Amino acid sequence: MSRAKARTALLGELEEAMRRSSAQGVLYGQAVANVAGIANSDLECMDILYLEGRVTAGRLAEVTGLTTGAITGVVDRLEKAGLVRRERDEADRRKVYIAVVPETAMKIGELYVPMQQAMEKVWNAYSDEELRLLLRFANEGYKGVLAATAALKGLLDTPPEKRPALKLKKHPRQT
Amino acid sequence: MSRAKARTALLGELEEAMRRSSAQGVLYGQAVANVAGIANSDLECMDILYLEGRVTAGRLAEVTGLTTGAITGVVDRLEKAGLVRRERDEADRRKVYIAVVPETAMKIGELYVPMQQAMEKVWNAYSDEELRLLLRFANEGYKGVLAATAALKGLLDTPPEKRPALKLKKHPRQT
DNA sequence: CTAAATCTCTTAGTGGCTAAGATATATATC
DNA sequence: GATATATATCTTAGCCACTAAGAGATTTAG
Repeated sequence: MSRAKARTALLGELEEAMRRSSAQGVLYGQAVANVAGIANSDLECMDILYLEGRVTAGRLAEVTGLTTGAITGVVDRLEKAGLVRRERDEADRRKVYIAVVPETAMKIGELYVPMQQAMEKVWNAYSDEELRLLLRFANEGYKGVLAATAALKGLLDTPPEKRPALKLKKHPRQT
Repeated sequence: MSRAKARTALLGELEEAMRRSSAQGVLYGQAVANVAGIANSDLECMDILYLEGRVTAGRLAEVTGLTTGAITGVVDRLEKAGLVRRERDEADRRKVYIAVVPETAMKIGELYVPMQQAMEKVWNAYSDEELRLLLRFANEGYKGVLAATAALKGLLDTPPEKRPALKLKKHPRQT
């Protein structure tokens, strides 16, 4: 096999491996939401709140891609479950900040322990230098996905004949 | 900073970076489903069919975590859209195999072009050896998430006081 | 041959989502 | 300052995918 072909094969494997693990990650999230007894979007919002801290309802809508109406429902359920609190902004009284209630939100956090432990186990096998490579890749990958999302929306306005062609991979058929 | 602390910080960064990119990946998927005009689960099933080839309705339910009733609806919609075909197994006539229709499914595949291009661009900056490291990590990560999903379900039966404690990370607060 | 198991589909009911608009507050223009 | 427009959240009506339960069809076990 030529060097170029070897690399193509490597890239193919990599793509499939990342798709698989990413898909399984989604399933883990679904399991967490299921165990926690809240809807999937609710959990996603908790995640955003965990990452960004205190955010407005509007920003939750923006980040999740849901309508503001849907967010009202999400926050209603989370508030009733005692996981978050609504806090009106005194400076701009139209705004509502959503803040997690750490004591109760902690229980959600516990559900990520199995995941953290599994990842820790994986990471332990790597040197600092290798981890830095993974970090670099994760950051660049994030930017790439972000750009792809924007490009996808642009694709809607591009006439089909001008779109870059897709090379379909053959499927492994199971008998 | 001690070497141990530096590694802890590195792991924290890595976790956050992977969460971010994974979350953005989910959003990309939503955008694809949106542009394609099909439901999110429908797209997820197309993805599974792409990876596994021809699978039974039951396995789709198993892999997606949906009920078989829901899968009936998914396949109904996909079939009406001409993306898949139902094929009864002649050996075991209870089974229904779902097979993609390549000619039409190709149109869905096109929506992944922006993502593939973005990833290609990222990957181009890495040597074969580095890509092998990423591949190894992706595969180990997949196994880890798989194990974590199983462990999470086991957590349901574990009394709370026996569960491993969670170290909550402080949130960055935005004013 | 009968009973239990397996696989998919059907039905009724539930719940989160969107779209459109209402409400409240803030900002710009005259 | 009064009016108009913009912004941020909430409300409502209707839709559609999902679950739960069970029916129908086929296979396997005893």
